[in-house]
Amino acid sequence: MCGRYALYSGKELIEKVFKAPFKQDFYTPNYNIPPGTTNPVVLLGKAREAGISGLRWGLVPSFAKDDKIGFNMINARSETIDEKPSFQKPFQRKRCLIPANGFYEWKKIEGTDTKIPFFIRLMEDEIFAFAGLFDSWQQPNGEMLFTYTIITTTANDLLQPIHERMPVILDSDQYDNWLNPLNDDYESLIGMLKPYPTEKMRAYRIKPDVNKTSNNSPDLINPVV
DNA sequence: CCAGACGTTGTT
DNA sequence: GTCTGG
DNA sequence: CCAGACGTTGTT
DNA sequence: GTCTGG
Repeated sequence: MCGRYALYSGKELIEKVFKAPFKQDFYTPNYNIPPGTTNPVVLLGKAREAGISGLRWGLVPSFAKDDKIGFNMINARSETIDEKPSFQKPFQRKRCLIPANGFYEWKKIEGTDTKIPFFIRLMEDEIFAFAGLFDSWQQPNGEMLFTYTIITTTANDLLQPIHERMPVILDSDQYDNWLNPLNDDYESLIGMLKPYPTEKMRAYRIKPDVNKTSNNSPDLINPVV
């Protein structure tokens, strides 16, 4: 799955890679992004121009009674994404990209409570995008709350020893088709939700400092020697 | 028809 | 909103 | 994901 | 144990 990630590229690089401007000036590099926080997400605006906005991680469906449901909606299974009531509509019209430099997974040691954290990134530390969905929900005060979820798939050979599931990573030539809300070729959209190639990724063990979300520094992604 | 759920992961 | 279960 | 809290009334 | 907050 994916329950923690990092985004630390410079603002200018993010805007360049995703061909989209930040809509608000809220960005700071973050090595420890947990669910429930507001982070940069790329989506198409009404004028069909892509922009980067701050959305809260943990999808709250438009029909939800309260926003607590978001704590359980940090990931969406690609296998059932066009069936689940909470994800079906967003999959059809509210797809988004979540910029990232890497993500964290915890490997459970069998028969113990021990969990060892790993950092997973692309081979040359390139910035990339998770495939995601977003939705909006009307808060009691009348304001709209925008939230997102990260789509997961089966682990590739690199991740398998660490964890059963991994987030879907898209290549840049897929961005436009994924974001376009008018794209209703759902078969080909679902076809994009595959494990990223093992040979393009790296995974290594890190210190448990990442466990605490108040820890946030480049040291978090240093390999354990 | 109305009521109630709507989710994932991991663990058992 | 939409689907499933009763 | 992990860490940390988990409660009410009334009074200051 | 379970939920909330980060």
